[in-house]
Amino acid sequence: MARDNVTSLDVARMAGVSQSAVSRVFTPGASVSQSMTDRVLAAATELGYRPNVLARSMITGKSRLIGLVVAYLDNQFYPEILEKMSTSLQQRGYHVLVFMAQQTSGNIDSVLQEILDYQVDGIVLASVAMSSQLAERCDAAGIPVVLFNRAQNDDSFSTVTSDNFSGGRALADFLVAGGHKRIAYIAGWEGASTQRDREAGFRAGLADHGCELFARGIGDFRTDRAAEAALEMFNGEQVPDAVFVANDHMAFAVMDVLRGKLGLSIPGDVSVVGYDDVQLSAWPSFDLTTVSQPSDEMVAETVSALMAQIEEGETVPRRVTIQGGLVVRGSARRPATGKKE
Amino acid sequence: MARDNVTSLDVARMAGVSQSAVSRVFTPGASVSQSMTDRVLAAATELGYRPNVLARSMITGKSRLIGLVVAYLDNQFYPEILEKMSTSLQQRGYHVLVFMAQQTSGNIDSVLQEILDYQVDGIVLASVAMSSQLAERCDAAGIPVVLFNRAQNDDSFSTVTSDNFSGGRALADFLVAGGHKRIAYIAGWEGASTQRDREAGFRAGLADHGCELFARGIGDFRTDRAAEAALEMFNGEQVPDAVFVANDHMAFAVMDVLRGKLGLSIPGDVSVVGYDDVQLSAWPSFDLTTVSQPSDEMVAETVSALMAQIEEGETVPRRVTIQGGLVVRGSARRPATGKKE
DNA sequence: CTGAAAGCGCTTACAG
DNA sequence: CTGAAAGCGCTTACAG
Repeated sequence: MARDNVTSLDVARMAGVSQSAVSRVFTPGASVSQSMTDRVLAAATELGYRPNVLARSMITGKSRLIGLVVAYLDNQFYPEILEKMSTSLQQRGYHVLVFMAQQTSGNIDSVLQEILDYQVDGIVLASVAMSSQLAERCDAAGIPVVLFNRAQNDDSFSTVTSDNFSGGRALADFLVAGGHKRIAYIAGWEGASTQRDREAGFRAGLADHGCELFARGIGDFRTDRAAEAALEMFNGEQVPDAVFVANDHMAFAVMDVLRGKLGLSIPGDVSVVGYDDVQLSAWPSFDLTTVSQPSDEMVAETVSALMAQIEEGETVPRRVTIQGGLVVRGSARRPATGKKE
Repeated sequence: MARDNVTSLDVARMAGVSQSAVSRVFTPGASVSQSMTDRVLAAATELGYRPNVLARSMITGKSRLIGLVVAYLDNQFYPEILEKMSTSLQQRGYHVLVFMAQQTSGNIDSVLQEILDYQVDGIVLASVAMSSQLAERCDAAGIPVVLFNRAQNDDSFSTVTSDNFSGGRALADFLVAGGHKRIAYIAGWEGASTQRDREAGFRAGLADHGCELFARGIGDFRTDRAAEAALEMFNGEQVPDAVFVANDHMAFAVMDVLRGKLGLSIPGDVSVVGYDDVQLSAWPSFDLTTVSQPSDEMVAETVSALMAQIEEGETVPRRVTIQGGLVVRGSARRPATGKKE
């Protein structure tokens, strides 16, 4: 409980040098003699001195802080993203200020304002949207923003997504090839571009084969809603023989309802496919056929876009689209021939 | 790309008042007249001014930043903790700097040093240990540290855990009452106090009934290791009829191996119980009998301990132990009588 | 209630 | 290479 922070002045006094000299020793690339370095470092170690990053930020105008806004943390995809993003940023000498957004709610703005108050060098919005008013503020303040896994009309920001449209289409191809006749869809939150693109691709794929959606429910990217939607969808006489659930997270809940509550066998009675390829999907309990979102690449592109804007002053927003791939597992009946694995 | 941050001086000039007046308007509780407030606020809004939190921190010595070190993000328990902790702290006007620790690795120290460099007001270590050297530094700097879900010999820090010993014992009682004869244990990382306490409680519970551990494997809190351990454990002639896996996260992997690879039925052939009661445990696919760690309470106590030390200058470390409860589901054979639910 | 001034702990031209 | 000095954007006694 000392609270007496050791400052560069303390070190300077102990080493018998100027305060500026101490500062230089801790500034990579500054010109200091070896003997100066030795003396200062000795004193610094003795006193346990470390530069105050906040003070440094004040003068350099760089906080090396990145604001990360994330929602849906119960969806395994996001903790994974958070971990990778944070690790990658740490390696580059940046640190992450995390903020939780209420899922699909609009008050991201107050949270973003708080982030800006901390003078962050950049912002990543993971599956979260931003008002145009705040967008302007960020722009005015010169704070780069990268949208992760979400596209937005506003083209003043960089965006990193996977190719959700072609992913949806691949799933349609696969289900049709598998001989399914009554193909349903359970949507995510309709405000999300990922939801819209996946659905559009899926419908386009069905149309290619002269098919149409047999039924449609809304899951809002929430497991409880998805479960309800599935229950309702399988209530009538004519039920689907395949369901594409807009992400894996909801697909697990749907599988549980179909097997647990309705006693259906997967893929015997009904095929289920998802989107994301989170870790759980590979587990035997779910063994879910899905489309991967390559998280490593997506994170790498996000960090790269951010760094380009922060450190190289790049101003043209990047729009990165990563190709995912169909991951065939056991939750959906496969095409008869050796097609697709 | 303006980069011209609006400062209090800009606002002062525009409003025709002193810079200190502007500062007071943005300092809750400072004495300013209504007319002054109005004038300043008008100018501030016009210019889009917001106080620079970093500059404020420099002078107040309070950053309102909390460093949170977390590992095991693939274990559903931790994203949940992160979300709750961050939300609770946000509500109190604090913000969270997250750092990923490599699981069960020792280099937490460099990460912690970086946290300290940001002049955080406090630190939460979630299931992560700290060297005594760094502990001293924190102490010297007067930075409160709270250990979450991990006890440590060092009693200079506050600790929040659930009662792992009695949880382990409850599980032993339950399995013995269920008539199991060959009861095994798959351990977590042996360096963790939670692992040790759960095992000690479990063994004590078995001993109470004159039983002993039939077999023991090590999962290190990792699903891959746990799966291997289970495979090995069920390799011989005589196999367990019940397994306590040290946390739910590993238990899922064990269940998958037992059902998927070994074709065993749960709980028909073997009972499985876990620890934590994460969300997945309640899902029909796993339906896992387990002991709950009440995360809401644990987070609340952690934040409360932190706040007491930061804001009230409390110096005596708190040791909080929360009672969990046995959650009986379908993954383990139940006692014959109506005992325990 | 208000303003002038000092100072938080640094970095960075500017001289020497 | 080194030191003295200014200044980053604030808050907070100190006078008035």
